[in-house]
Amino acid sequence: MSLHRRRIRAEEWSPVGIESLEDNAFDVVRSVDHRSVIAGPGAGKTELLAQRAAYLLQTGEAPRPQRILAISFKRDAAANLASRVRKRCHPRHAARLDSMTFDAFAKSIVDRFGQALPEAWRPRPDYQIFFPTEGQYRDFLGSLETPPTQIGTRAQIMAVKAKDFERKHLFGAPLPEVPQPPKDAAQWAADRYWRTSLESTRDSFLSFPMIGRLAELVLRVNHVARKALALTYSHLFLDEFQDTTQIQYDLVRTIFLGTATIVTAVGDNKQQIMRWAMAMDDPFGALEREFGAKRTPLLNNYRSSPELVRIQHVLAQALDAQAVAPVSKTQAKVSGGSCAVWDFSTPVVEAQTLAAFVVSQMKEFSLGPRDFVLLVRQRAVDYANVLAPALASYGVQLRNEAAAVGEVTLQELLAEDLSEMVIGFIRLATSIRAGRYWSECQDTLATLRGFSVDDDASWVRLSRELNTFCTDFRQNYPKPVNDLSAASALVAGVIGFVGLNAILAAFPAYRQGDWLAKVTDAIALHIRASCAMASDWATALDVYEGVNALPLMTIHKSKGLEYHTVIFVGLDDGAWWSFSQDQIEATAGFFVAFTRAKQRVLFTYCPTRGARKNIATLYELLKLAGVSVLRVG
DNA sequence: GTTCGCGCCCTTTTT
DNA sequence: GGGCGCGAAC
Repeated sequence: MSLHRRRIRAEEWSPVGIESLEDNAFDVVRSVDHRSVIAGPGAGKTELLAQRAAYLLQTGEAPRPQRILAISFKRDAAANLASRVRKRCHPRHAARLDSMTFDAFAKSIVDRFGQALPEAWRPRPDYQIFFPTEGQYRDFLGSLETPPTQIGTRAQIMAVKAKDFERKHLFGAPLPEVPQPPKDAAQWAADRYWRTSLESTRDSFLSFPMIGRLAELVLRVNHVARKALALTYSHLFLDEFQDTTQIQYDLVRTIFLGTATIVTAVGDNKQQIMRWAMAMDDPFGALEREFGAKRTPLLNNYRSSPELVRIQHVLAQALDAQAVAPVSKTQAKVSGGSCAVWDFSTPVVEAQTLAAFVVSQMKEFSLGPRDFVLLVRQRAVDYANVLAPALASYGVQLRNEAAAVGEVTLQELLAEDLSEMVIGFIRLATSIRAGRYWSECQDTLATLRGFSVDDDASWVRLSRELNTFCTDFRQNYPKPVNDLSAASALVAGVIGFVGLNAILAAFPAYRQGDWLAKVTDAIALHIRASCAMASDWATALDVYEGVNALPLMTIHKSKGLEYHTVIFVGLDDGAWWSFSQDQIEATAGFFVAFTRAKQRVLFTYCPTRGARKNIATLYELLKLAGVSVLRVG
């Protein structure tokens, strides 16, 4: 189907760019009521939303000038949905989808309407963003003076746990229009926290949970703004809905409950692994009760082989007795068992065996290192220290996604716009056939400097500038750099060429605090480290981006990703110490890890890291599914 | 200097 | 649950 600009009749519309949708998915795509879509791993949740957007935009079900608002948690998820819709729709249609994160949405509300907040809640217009840690909450509580005697004592304040302070006292309920006199010591402390943040003599400092609460309040009191938003958006998509916090849910409810906006929430209650970070207990239940959303399950699994889907269902039933068995839509491609537990005597033997296994599998099935993932429960660096040397001895580079690069993690660094831009310009300057990078860099520059497609003179000038940049770069850095100061100078050179002000204007995050400095330093550090492992620029940049490295990460970081083979290292009581504290959430983590795999899942166990007594139920589930435990080394 | 006991941290996104 | 840092006690 071509990217129509003209309207298609609803009954003539068919899915764009994919063969078919399962019946329930097609039903959701065309639905005219609120839906809560419970969809297991690999069911195509993002694709469903992309198809629904295409349907609504192309058939005029979401008529101009109305728009679709799609809210995700992570930036990459928001960007991913937007790009899928752009691929499937005419640009005029795709432009009517606003795909953003919850935090970006809340911030946009505070930035537009925040000055209309009741005076007691009004932040300064130039407020700064900050990211509070538990330690900072503790420090704040410790720094408070003694509360008035009729309210409480200092000892009562010191007894408040940082997590409870955040969860219950600061953000537990929507803000009252008029601040209420505190009734106990914890409430008094929370009130002081809000006052300090809003009224500090120089700047306001707001965290995203604060921004979420303020956004809800301003729309609750400002009927005109609220109505305008509800009228703007004929449809609302909520992605990864199982992770919704009360703050986010309250904001959505205040704006959209009782309006004509149709809500489609998509997620998987069996993958709820963020409850400890303020996710609601049962957001789907709330949506169904309050909005009257109709529950619609998706039943296909487009990711995993039939054998893995069968085992997944055994795990799923432990999390949700009502879970319906999904149908695998892919085929098994590996020989031997799809799943096993491998027992080892020591972590060193384990590392050697895994390295040899990965290398032999890459050969047998023509796979690359990125088709595998090493998953751990926590403290990835401890595992990396043992695994990296073993893999290196087989010529495989390990890439610890959580590794610190200066003050950011590798994963954060590679997702940063600035990092992507710097690497793009180096690739342009140092590639022999640079065609692809040429147009990418040209587009980046044109967007940053804000000139239009038909401004020919500017484009000509820009091409000349780019040429000069490349010539200079090749002269200054003919080979990968070999010290940190050269790497720093190189990064500064690229930023200078692009224009610092243009970067600051385009990416507001770099205007806040010292984030720009941290990212800039990290880029230089990582360029330096990558160059040390390469003799030419192309290889150095591949090392930088880790294109030929085997990823190692925690379960949490792996959510939403998929791999041919998942190797979970450390199925033991040590790594799963929190298992007995919240069995459901821990089992959900186990489920997330398992369901990343398309073809094979291996678990490893080593007695030096702990017993398997507390997590016996996990082993029983595997046994129930027919997975065997093998003594390997 | 060393040893002991206590408290803290593990799993995270977001402009 | 286990490892680590920190301060007190020896």
